[in-house]
Amino acid sequence: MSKFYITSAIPYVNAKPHIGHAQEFVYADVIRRFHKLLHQDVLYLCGADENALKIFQAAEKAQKTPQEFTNQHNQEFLDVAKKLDIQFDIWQRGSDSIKHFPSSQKLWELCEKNGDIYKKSYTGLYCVGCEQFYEKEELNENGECFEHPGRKLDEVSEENYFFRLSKYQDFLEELLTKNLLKVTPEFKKNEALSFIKKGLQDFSISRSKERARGWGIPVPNDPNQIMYVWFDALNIYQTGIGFGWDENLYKKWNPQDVMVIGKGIIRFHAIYWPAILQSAGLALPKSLFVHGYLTVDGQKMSKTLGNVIDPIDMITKYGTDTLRYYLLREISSTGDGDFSERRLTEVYNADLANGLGNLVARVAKLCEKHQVGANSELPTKVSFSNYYMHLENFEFNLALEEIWREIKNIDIEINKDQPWTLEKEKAVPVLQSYVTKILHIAYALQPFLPQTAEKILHQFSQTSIISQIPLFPRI
RNA sequence: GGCAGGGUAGCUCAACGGUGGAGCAGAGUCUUCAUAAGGCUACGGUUGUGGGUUCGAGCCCCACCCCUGCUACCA
Repeated sequence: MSKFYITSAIPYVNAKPHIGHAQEFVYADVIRRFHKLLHQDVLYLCGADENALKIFQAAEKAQKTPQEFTNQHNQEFLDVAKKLDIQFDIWQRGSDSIKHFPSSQKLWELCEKNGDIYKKSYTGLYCVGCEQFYEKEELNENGECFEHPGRKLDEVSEENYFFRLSKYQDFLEELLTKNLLKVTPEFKKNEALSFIKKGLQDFSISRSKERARGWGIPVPNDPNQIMYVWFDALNIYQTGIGFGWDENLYKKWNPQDVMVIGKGIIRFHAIYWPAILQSAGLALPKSLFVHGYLTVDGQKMSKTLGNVIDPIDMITKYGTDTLRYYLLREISSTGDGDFSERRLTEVYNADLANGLGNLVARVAKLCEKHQVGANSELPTKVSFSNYYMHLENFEFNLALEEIWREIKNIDIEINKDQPWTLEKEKAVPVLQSYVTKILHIAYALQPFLPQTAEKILHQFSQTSIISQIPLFPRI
């Protein structure tokens, strides 16, 4: 049995998850379930990025200890996932000092041993009020930060560790050009490539302990420095599968077969991460699936606009599979999409209530009348021709489109056959052919709408099929 | 500014250089097994603008106008 290791981007856990997180989790979950359907040994890892200074500050603001603060938000992410029917096989937290700290330190040491980590002085404009560095572009016309206008920024020099990314210029270019790391969609690969071609510079990977307030993973053999995001957050992908604490487990799952990420963090996943792994002499991820962002009713989601969608609200109102269906069917997986509740109800009524739900109800009722039951084994393969291809290409909407074409075809067939006018002997074989087709639909739906698929598979595999309460009542 | 993606029906999107299609919404009609559901039919477009290449352009070339993203050591 081949293994399949999938990850989705490690979120910051400084706020409740929104609909965009839900979208990413759903994508990863569909991939996970699809590969289970292919009888692969699948592992899906996600986790929490908890060591950033922002987390520390947000906790302070909320008058909580960082641990209390992150515990709460971790739980919120896990709750949303559960309600979306998403199963993380592993949820790896960055604050896990038992596993994650040594794991990240090991990664660091491997790169250091390879000569790719060095100390350099970093000079920047530092705002004492914000306790952080700013780039010139981030400042107002007077060269002051927006939080503290009127206060001059200090030019501060600090010794930090750097990672020798420049050394991997050619390596990375080849990695992407030859699709050794396959990026979907293609134009995102080109974006990363054009970035590489402009020339890669080394990047900073540590902060002074003082500036990081001692919050984070200590740099090996230098207690005055704390790791800065990259060797910490990205390495969660490795910690969770045993890196640094269970080599056999690590060998089993590494490398990542698919990384699911949003378009904002390509550079880190297509460039930084492969370079770090290559430096450490570790196996590289095989593919990167980049999805777009969601707007809400055509507008950017933002706290100030107050249009942030809480997935829990949507699930409470419309159900898990409805939200999953909307995200998977209505939004092209690689482009930006729009979340609109009005549109969601339209799609719900058209596709789920009138389409799938009604078909299941009408066939079930006809079967009940003639005491028809399942006459064949449950499907073990999907019978739609392009289904596998679409899923391999992360074209979830196209795979679903194919299934819904079949739903429409069966409706047409029923209207033509008029089974309600037939004598029992003639009706039974006709109805049984519908049952078989519906079972195939349900089987193919498993990665997308697990609850619904399960209900249908159960209902239509009985020796005597009877009508049930509607799967999706009209709204 | 540079690079990339996009601008096609009311909405979401398709269309190897060869008569611009589908789904949803709205309209009419047939049917009753089903969740006032289903089928069928018609309606619906000067393909962002202006040029050019071509027998033929949504597609290729030029110019321009919009929208989105990237342009690093801030996630």
